Amino acid sequence: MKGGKEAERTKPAPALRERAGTARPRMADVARIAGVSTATVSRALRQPELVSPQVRSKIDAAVEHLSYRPNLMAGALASARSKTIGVIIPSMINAFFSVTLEAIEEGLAGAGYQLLIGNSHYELESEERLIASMLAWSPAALVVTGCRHSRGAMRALLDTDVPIVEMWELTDNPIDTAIGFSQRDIGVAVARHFKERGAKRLGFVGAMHQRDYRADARRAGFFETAQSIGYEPPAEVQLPGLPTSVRGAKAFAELMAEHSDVDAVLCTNDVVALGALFEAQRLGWSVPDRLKICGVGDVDFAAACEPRLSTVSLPRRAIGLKIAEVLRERIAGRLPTGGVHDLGFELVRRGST
Amino acid sequence: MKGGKEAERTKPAPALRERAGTARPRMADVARIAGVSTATVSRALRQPELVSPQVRSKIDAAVEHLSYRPNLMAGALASARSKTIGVIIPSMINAFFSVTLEAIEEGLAGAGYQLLIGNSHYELESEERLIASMLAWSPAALVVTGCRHSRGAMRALLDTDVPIVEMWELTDNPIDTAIGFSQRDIGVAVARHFKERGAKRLGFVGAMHQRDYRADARRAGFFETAQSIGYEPPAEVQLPGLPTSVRGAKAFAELMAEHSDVDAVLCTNDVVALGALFEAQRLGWSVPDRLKICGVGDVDFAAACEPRLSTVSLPRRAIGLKIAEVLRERIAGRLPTGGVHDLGFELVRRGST
DNA sequence: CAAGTTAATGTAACCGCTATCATCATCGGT
DNA sequence: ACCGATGATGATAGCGGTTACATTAACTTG
Repeated sequence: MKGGKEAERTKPAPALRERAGTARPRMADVARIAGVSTATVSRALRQPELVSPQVRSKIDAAVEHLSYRPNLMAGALASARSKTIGVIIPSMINAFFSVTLEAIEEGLAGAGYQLLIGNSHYELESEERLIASMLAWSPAALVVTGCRHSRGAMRALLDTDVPIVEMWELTDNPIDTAIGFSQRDIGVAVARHFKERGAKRLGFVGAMHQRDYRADARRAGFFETAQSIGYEPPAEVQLPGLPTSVRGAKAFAELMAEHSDVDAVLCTNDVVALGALFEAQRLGWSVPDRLKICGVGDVDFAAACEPRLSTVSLPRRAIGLKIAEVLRERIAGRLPTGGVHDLGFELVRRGST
Repeated sequence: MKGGKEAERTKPAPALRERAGTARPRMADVARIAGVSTATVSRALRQPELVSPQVRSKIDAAVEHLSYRPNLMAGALASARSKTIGVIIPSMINAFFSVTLEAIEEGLAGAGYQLLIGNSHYELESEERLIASMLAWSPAALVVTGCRHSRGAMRALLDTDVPIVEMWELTDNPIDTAIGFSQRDIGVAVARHFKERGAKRLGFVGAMHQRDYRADARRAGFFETAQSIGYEPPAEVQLPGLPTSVRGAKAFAELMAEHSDVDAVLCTNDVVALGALFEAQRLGWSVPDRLKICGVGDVDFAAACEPRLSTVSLPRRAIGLKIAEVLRERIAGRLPTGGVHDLGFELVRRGST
């Protein structure tokens, strides 16, 4: 309340406008003007087919006239369900999840749903907290990333009757619905691809070994398959912290310094692979002749770089669209039970291998 | 209700668990167990200092015992304010906004706020719709991208007493608080930088001319400054659709095909610049000797590529942190009025210029 | 020690909408 | 003409908190 030079502000401080503005119209106002009860207005808004056309149009007119917007919190409280979709992702920066998020939004925002977004930072405890606070909003559905959860999180997810979707991974035992692809099989596919291309010695650049267990599943698939098809265990470097191109370049340089016989490297994702590609260029390893590099993700620049980056295309967008589809069905009451949807992935063979 | 093979599902369909589970505890339950009134419980939870230590600990114990979680919707309805921050961004995929989002989240999620996120797809009408639906949640604050809004959006923003933050841009006339930097000055700075480096003829690769008016402001600064310091108007290509590396490469190739005298190109962002860089490599234009390339954004790979990309570092994270800071003050009731915060940008001179 | 504060708690009226149940025409069938 | 359906609408009790106001106890202060 330092008052004083308010005048220049475009928008007066709350206190000043308190008495000025007319309050937001309530449903009761609409009802009064339309000459019906609030119950009818409520019906007209959510299940128009239950209201006669004449009454409906009177109500529409009143809504229009007052520019009435329902108070969502009141509705949510009364119906014990909010027009909200909770989504928990492990990182907001990772372009993978952003695309999925955007697709979910596209598929659901049109239906009037709001996305409530939480960032777990790849931490299970953090996820547990987020799940708890999101469930406190009684969302229409909750989408979590991955199928691995803390005990508390698991309990909360099983205990609620909010539809749950686990994404970006598969499991034999979904809480409700799982939509994703096999992370492990990616590693398998790349190992075989390297074999096909005649690589003699494999390498791997990973990141966040301990925290991103999905990336770890890819690694496991790669290592196991490598051995089963006759390679010795791949040479490996792990990035400290989040995967970035700069770190990728550095880690790649270390890997090659220690294991100069490596002639095919799988990078945990395309950003890291890009760093490796540039570093290879600087160090004079010719790609793909002397050295093959493969990424994961098929992000935009993978098709633009030189040589073009071989990578694994993930169904980032398809996951989001499928989630929206399933959720629409689920919320509408059809499709009472969940299931597992494997959306697959695709190895994209380009110039770098 | 197709019933039948439910047995294998981990989580029974809603209908089945209806009568089973005990209902979630309500505040009244906590009050009863602690032997106080709900008013006291409410106080203990939101303003603990108003409750005596003894009572407080009894309440804490009851909360713990029941593992009570307040129903946020009820609280929001009663107090006409929800622990929610609405954020509207023009694109979820753009890494710039993701970083800002993450910073906002870091700064506020700890305080128990949930982020409600909307994607305007660079459309003002879409933004207007989102503003309306977000305000229906009575968020604790609303963050929008940019200072340009449709008439309806403007009215809604001025009309509400929810604190508003406009980000990623500056204005003389903020609705409430603006936190960002001058987009126009970026174009100015790069034009001067090219001059400094001895460029003779400038080029520009843009995108979404019509929709992304912030990018357009950068362009305007670049063009005007170019002319005022003695260049002829820069040669220009506009990408069709969203800026990607692939399109950037293509557009760059076109630009150079038509204007082979160009020796310094500003790309609307780093992703596009990366595409251009690769294309230059393919076409045999040596960077930076024959051709200089500058991006905008300073995304991770800009420091990793070869040559390293000169670019403009934007305060992506700082914007988010500042927003969180201002909002915390604002919501706490201190700092009743808004203001404009210029967080600046930095021209990062690297190998590509 | 009476009167005025201050601190701690209780009472109860909302917040604005949803959903259940009751009401009341209207209508086809017999 | 009577009766049970059927359809449209109204009355109203919550949903689960918050908060203004009332109440009571403890504490100053002259």
